[in-house]
Amino acid sequence: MTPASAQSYPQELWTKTSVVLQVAIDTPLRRVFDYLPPTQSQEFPPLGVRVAVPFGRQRLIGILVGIASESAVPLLRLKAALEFLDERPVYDPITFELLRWASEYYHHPIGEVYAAALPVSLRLGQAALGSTEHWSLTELGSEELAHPSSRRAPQQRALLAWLAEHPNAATDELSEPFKPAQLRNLQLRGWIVGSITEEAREAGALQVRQGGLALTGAQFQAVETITATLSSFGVHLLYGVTGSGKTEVYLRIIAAAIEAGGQALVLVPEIALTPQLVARFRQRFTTGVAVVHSGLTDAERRDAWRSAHSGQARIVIGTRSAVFTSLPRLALIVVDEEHDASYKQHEGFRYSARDLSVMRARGAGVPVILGSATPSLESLENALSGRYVKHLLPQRPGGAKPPRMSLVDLRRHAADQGLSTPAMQAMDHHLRAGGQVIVFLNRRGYAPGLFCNACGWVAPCAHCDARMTLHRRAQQLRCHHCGAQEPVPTICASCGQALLPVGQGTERVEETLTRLFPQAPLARLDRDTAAARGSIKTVLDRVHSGEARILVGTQMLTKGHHFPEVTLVVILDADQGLFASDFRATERLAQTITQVAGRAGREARAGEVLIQTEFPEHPLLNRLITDGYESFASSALEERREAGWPPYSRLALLRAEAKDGAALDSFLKAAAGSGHALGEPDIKILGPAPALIARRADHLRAHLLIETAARPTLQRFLNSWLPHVEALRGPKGLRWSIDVDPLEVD
DNA sequence: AGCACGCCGACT
DNA sequence: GTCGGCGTGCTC
Repeated sequence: MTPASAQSYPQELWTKTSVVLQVAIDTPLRRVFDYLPPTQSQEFPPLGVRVAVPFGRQRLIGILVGIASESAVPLLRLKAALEFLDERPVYDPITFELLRWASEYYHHPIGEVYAAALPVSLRLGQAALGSTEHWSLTELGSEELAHPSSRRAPQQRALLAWLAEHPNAATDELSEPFKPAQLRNLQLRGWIVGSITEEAREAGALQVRQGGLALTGAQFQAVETITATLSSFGVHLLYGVTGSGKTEVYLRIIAAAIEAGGQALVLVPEIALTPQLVARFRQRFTTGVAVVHSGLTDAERRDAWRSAHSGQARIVIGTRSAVFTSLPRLALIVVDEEHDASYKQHEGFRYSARDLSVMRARGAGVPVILGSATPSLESLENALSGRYVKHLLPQRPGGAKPPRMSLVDLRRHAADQGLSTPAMQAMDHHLRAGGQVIVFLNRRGYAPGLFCNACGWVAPCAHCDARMTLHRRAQQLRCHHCGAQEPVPTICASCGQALLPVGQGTERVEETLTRLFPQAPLARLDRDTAAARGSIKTVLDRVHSGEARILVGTQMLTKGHHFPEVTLVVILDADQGLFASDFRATERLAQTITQVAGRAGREARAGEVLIQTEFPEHPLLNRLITDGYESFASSALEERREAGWPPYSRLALLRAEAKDGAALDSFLKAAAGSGHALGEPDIKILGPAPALIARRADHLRAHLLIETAARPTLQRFLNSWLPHVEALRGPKGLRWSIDVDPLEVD
């Protein structure tokens, strides 16, 4: 430092002990940034407050995550922060710590992680606590009321009169017909003034209605056991078959947990698909339930966040990202359908909301309940090893019987458009008996391929290594991988002959079933029919009312719906999951089959489930249908152990994509090389291997798989390896990401 | 990610 | 002669 440059800085910098603010900024850069305190600040707020800082040429809002006495950056190069936006942190202390941990565990930039936990308006600087404005008349206002300056605007005068009668009324206390905008009007004229008070940080009211249902023995046992351990950390795997009453167990334990002023967090896979669960919560807890999901506007999201943060909301029900909601009085976490893949975020910050729930509960010293009729193999293994406590709910209340499952050998039976004769006969039988039928096929569209019979040409996606799916109603070919759409060609692009749709999608199954069962009204539920707003509800209403007799759909059907009159479930194609390359494919198939099967016969009538397959001798499939999910799971766990897959190993996946295949390959080879160079004996680096769909949206995709036995080894390796990967400076246009605990190894 | 700076093509 | 294309470089 030259004396000249020192001269240009305030003298205090050289004499005072320096204070350096460490700020997490919403950028993909994997570090925090150091700032000097705002020039006018006297005292330092606690960690977790928002702070406005200059960043390059921008003014950004970051999170204060540390205070240090020195910086690796020369003090002279540090800028001063502009101002603190909060007096109190915008995260509860446990979540603040959880986010730091998550950014390290998932190796995601810390600023983006802290940003992910806040509604957008708070990221942009809006007040963290809601505020209410109270209004009173000015002298000018009283004057105006006594001697109106105009005969016009009687409404304004009426409002002035009302405010004179209700001194210090709050904006939201306004009675009809007055509108908040009118207050602004009076304020502009100088007739009234407002004073702002912050919302109190108090526990909101709680009103609990008694549950009407008597508990089964198993439900009672689970409620008692978990309630006895409230206020200490523990993971409880609530393993209950579909219809065994898991929700009632949640409701009772939540009531007990929040009785003394606590808050409960309830995670669900998709709110749009589970209106019944939300309705039951609102029915039982008549106040203080906040619901957070992707359909909310940011203003609604902010309001829900505020009511949680202030303690007003006593129960927060939400999807994945709700795991970060600030809940200062957290007393219990529930993760419903814990096996569901939607708890893992697949873009950007790739966290598992289920796993973070366990970490959050541990930090908060409260129990977490993981509920499922088909628990993940990870959770089952944790229960086996004693890390989780397993609670079984084996029976359906009211004595409903589990459905009978059987396989239909597609090689032995003729099929009409994918529907075998036995399945057709069973449908006819059940429909005649007055039952409803679910037909499940995890493939939307009309047909997954458009073929030329003469030369074998298949309509390909121009941008992916994939076939186009025919959507007949929309008269389009669509690529389900990149979203490309084109008109349907009438003749083969290669030889000019006619083209033929091959294979089944839900749209085609709908057509076939309408032809085969013309007297049975049909409803279809998949992403295509659900796209229009409100249409999910319309479809579900048609089924619940009994108007629709056949319900065709994709995995949207598997999530949490109760169709009491369904007596038959037909699974058209079980084979997609049997020989897929992904090691989790059979687990997902078993969960899907069990979940769909659970839709049948939930009330008085026993259900029947038919599973069509070309491989009726497949051992895992047979294990599942003869002995049930848990038996399947123990076989599947044994296979995982032998193959060294999770939960008996830990994985991370380095994915990369680029337009230039050679650049992609050399980047991943270099990354693998620098990994090997670290000389970790317990780390296996597999690849580079092309992704299952090696080209998607004109980008070539490939990955490295990192495998090791223990979590700490994996973390240690990633910590030393990723800086090298980052330093590789891949060619322009190359994007890479790290996925810790990937759900799909592809 | 933004947002600058920075050198080469078609327009008022 | 400028407006603007996106290549590359930096952010405490």
